[in-house]
Amino acid sequence: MVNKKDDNQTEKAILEAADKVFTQKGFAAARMEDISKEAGINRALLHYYFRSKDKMFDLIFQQRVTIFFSGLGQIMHSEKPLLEKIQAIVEHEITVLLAHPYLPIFVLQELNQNPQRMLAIAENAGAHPSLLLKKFSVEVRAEIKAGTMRETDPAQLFMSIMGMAIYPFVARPVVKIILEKDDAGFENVMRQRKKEITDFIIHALKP
Amino acid sequence: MVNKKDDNQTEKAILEAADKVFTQKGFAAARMEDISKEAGINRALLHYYFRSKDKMFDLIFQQRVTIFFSGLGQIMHSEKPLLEKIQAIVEHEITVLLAHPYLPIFVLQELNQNPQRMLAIAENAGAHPSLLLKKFSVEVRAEIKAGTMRETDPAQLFMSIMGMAIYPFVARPVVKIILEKDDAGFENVMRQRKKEITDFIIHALKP
DNA sequence: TTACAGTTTAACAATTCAGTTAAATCAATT
DNA sequence: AATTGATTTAACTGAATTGTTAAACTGTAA
Repeated sequence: MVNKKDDNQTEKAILEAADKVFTQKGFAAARMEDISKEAGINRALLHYYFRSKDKMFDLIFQQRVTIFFSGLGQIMHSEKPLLEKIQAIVEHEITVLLAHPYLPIFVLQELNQNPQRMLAIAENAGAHPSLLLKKFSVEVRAEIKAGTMRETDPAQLFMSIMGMAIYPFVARPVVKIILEKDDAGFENVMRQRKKEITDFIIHALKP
Repeated sequence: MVNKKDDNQTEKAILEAADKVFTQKGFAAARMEDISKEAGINRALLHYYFRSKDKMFDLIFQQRVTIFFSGLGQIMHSEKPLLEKIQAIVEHEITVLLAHPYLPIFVLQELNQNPQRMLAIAENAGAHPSLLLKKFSVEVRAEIKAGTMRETDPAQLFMSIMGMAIYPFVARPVVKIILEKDDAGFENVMRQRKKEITDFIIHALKP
């Protein structure tokens, strides 16, 4: 049953390669040849493991979306106080995106071309995405009523948090040029950004 | 010289169609057939007007990037007081993106795949994009020194402004699902968002 | 040694797509 | 009526790409 490269090592290599190529180029521009080269094998073996380009893509895309959203869901449903929760969200997003720089542009581009995919994945995940916001909204309104937070629309706040954290990665090439940074410099700025965003939000929400 | 459809009407129709198709699908997934159908003509005429897909794309892309960045540049270099300038930026971005919803994801996706395009376009525009930030930084630091603004890194602030304004459009399908809105609802939320973001920033920057 | 799953090679079929071309048609101008 | 430029039709070429297949090879396990 087992071969020289033990067990599912090849499968793993293929998945990693597919991930890299799909994520960088998007579905339409990705070539099976690119993936096989990246994995260090030949095209025939690609189809031996995964029947078609579409099947491979579905696998990868599902995984990527999960990375992009699942951690967020856990934090959002946790029992931390609101400001700590916001801080956790920001740190989580930036940490994930430092490790997966092309993730958001890939996921969002493919979702834009095929929005109903989002619903399919959401159902698959068991919970409707709007629940994410429900609990958050309750908590925000509680703080406002308690006078510990300035009057703010929870949905707008949520978009602001996500935008501040995620957008620089989506606009990475533009940011690098405007800030005159290389990759290392960009990543430094993003690490500082964790604290920067949190402070920014805390001050913005002060009553 | 002139034909039934007077003058350059067809050329305009083609450019509009190309814009729509390229912007929605991206270069790799766009088909010349799609563009010709969208323009209400046939493929042969497409090549009669614009020699190749690449040439058409370059034209469109240049135009789109210009829409995306040029207005911003004007505002950034204007002589408004800083807070008014920030407000103008937010309102400008959201207004433009309400009219061109797919613009940012398209531009950013293509830039990610081909970052050196950014430099070419920047040179073509005559000014280095980092100049955008230079004047802004000076103004921010002046306010901080004058005690009218909380200590903040100008680059980080700039990214926050852009992120809050642009990101919801990039993540549009996700936002629509989380907020449970249709297109009209989404656009309403974005119109409200102009004021929301400005208020948010003003409070965040209070000393 | 044999058997077997993983892997390579190389060739192939089918499809899609960009781009070209020649001929016919159409509508406005002269 | 004749000319001219825009447009369509339809067929074609050539290249790229996905997917398939048969045969050979390789290393491990029984």
